[in-house]
Amino acid sequence: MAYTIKDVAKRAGVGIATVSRVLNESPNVLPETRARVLAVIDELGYRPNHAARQLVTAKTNAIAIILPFLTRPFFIEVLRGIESVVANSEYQLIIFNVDSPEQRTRYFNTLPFLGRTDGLLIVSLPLAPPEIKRLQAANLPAVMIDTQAGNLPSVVVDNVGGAFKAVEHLISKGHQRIGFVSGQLEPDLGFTVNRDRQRGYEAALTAHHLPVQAKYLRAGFDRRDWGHQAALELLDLAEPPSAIFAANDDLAFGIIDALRERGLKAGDDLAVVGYDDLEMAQLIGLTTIHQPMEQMGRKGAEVLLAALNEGTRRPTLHTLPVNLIERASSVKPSKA
Amino acid sequence: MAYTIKDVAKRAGVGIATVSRVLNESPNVLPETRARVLAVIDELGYRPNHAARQLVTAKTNAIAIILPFLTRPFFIEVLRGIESVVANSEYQLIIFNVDSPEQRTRYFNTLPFLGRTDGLLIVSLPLAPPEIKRLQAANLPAVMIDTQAGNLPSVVVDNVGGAFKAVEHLISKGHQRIGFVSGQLEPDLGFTVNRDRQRGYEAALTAHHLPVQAKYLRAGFDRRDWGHQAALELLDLAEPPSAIFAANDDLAFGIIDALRERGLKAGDDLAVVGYDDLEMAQLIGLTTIHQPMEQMGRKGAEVLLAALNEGTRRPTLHTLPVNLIERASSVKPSKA
DNA sequence: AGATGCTCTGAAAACGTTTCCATGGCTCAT
DNA sequence: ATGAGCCATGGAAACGTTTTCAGAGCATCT
Repeated sequence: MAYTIKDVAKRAGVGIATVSRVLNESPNVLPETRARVLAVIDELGYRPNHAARQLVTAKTNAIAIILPFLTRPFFIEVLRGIESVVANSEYQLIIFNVDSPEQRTRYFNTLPFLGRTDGLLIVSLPLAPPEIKRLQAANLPAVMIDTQAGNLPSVVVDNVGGAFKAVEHLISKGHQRIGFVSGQLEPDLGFTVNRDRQRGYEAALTAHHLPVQAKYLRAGFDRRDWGHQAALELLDLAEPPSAIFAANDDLAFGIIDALRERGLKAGDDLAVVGYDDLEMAQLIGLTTIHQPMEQMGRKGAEVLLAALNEGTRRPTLHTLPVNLIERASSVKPSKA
Repeated sequence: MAYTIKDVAKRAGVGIATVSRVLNESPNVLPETRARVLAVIDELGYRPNHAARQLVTAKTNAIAIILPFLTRPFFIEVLRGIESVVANSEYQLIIFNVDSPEQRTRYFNTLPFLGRTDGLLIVSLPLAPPEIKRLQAANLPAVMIDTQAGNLPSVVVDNVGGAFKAVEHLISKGHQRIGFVSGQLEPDLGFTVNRDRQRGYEAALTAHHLPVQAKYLRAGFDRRDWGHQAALELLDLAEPPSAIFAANDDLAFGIIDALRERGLKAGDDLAVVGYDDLEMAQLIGLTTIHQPMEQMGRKGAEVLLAALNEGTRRPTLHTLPVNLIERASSVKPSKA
């Protein structure tokens, strides 16, 4: 068996309380005594038992992160940001991946992290009111990333502002008729991205004294084939748009596909701007809005650590800025 | 404060030992008593204190995974495989990312997971003999994935054989001048992938009586832009290669980028074969070596769980096969 | 009828820490 | 010189479980 604090105490000729004091860097211990104890600790290779410490301090030194779709780049980047912050703290990171609604329900019902972690980071998953309640009842500090719930602290990106930038960029290129293709505006799970981005789209048009025209709005599904279909619909209008802003890159890919099918080229014949800046966007040359994914993770982790260390528990909302990455799909000015 | 086992016992009118027996599904408890206890547990919402349980059982129900470069698709896929297995077990997953040699040294010196986890999964990181020794001294079951050390159980893929297959494929298409672009051959962290794949490359050439020419070898960094640069260098040779084998897909993407820049097309003008079979490879039509990344993770996790549950501790070596996925980037036979 | 053995149960010990409290020695001001 | 106060220290309680041990109740066998 491993050595215990008693072994150290006996060998150093002190009481266990003194060893504990040395371990916890209490000021009230004679330098000479401290040195003796440290020497024995080193000699024995003693390591404090974590469970025992946890039992009495009621602190686990671990935080859990719950995220969906561990495989998608967005979440990876967020995870990376979180990890980079947590690695430099005294905390360890326990990871829970949620890929199915059943898993999700199971996690939030059983709260398997309860008592195993000091804090919680929830990425992207919207929470239902009873779940929020249960979480708060458990009195577990939690920070939401890329999602909001109740009055829990959140780190989000400025979807409205991002969409605004995207559309303003198109306007600056001389476009007057700008289509908007998005997924569901009121999805079951309560995501508000599409609605927010539409608001940014409308705000940009209005700010530049352009009309918001219903015929240019295409809200459907968050799938590439919807982008495809919506693009065809827009092209078939009597007065088709000269540019399309897609609420996410995947939709934009569908749009570009549709253009190609008609013998048109994104950038040359019709400007396209996406949102997300997926890896593929760079390869395809899609102008898009880049989200500071890693930074979101970092910020979320920092907020949580602050809450844990300083007891800062006031609900806060951190909105991170996004920026436009200009690529070939929107480089040419409008001919109109 | 949360309820304890005592509260449950008192309320159910039994001793704490009986509650514990119910909790641990001991057979020797009257169905009637069990029901009463369970009712109280449910009513109070009692949850056993984890630390206390850990203290007495000396079991943490957690396993740690140590991996480098959390951001790279390869490791993500492995992580995903691991997670999928661990999520269905009673274990939780603690994650340690190692990006720098200093971090690595620190981790393996302090073994911060000691006493916090029941087992260890080490991905890709090669271990030095003293580190192996320290690990074994700690008596912590460990499984290596994509790396080998001492006589610890390992799950690896056949990198030499995979590279051999890739190059042989190009040779079968009639290519004689085949470039090789890779990352560092002797990287800080001690990976051997690039070296192994180069060995496979050379072996294939030699087996088919083709010369290994230094001018066609480009070892640099494990980054896409290096693939880009290396491709340009190869194209600028007096006698450029007609095919390039990239040590990983990311490098291959860089190569394809470079070709496009020159107005060339992978597959038509120059054959390209990658390694990894990332999701993007399919989209882009890159011929590549498919590594069962997720499967590696799964297998590694399974081996570890088996070791933990059944005490299977014999050193084993699982070598997973790789196979070539032929796509557009290498479909045309060499014109030469 | 008594011994034996089985099933269910509770008291208490044990796990390895932190922390509270008491104590003894020392310094310092009076 | 003596009491007040501070510092370093050790003993012991406490944290919330699991597990050991002993015992009570009861059926079965001789």
